[in-house]
Amino acid sequence: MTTISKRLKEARKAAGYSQERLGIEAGIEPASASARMNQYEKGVHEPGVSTMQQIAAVLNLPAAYFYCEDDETAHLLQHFHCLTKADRKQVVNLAKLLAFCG
Amino acid sequence: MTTISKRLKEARKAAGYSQERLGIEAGIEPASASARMNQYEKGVHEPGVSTMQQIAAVLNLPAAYFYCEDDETAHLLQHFHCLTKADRKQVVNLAKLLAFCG
DNA sequence: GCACTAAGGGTTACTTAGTGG
DNA sequence: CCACTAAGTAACCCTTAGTGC
Repeated sequence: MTTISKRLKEARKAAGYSQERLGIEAGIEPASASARMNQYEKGVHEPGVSTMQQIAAVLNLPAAYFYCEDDETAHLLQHFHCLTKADRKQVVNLAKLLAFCG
Repeated sequence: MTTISKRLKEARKAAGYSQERLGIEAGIEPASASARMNQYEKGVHEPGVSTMQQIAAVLNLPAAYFYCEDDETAHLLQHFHCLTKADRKQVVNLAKLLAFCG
């Protein structure tokens, strides 16, 4: 439904978590973790940024990943997140080199 | 204060908008555009994702840019947003090549 | 154990009205 | 015109309680 729903579902399943379990690992009150995570994943409610950051940390992804509307940008962030400092610079430099509007 | 505050202030000033003007261009009710945009930029309130997307569109940035915690990732998205399809693939491929955890 | 939902209370954002540079 | 704020209302999220697979 929403961008967040889509990314959350993909990333959660890839990591092998249930909705409830992911919520608990992210520090959500166990009693409401299942409901909240389901609401996020179904697009009923939108998590605040700090909640999104906690979820992202558990899944080893940058929080910005969940706000990427197109898949290509999402994948870029996913990979970029794992790189060493030196490798990151290489990627940024290439993007800078190719860019013409910033 | 917050990540959103920081990115918003930077991007708005770079584009030469006032807080109110940016809000109006983004489709916020003119009567409350000044207060809302100021609250976002001072970290008093956090905009919803759809508002953030509208602001991002005016500033020619991806919405995910405003959720990047580190500057390097933010800059990457800023440049990446302007690239052609072919150039984007080059950048993604480099990131994939260097990645070892995804 | 898993995904999912309705409903109400509590928290937050949005609006209004206004200050001062 | 600009940045910014307090206070009240409106809107939303979070919690509870529960269903069904």
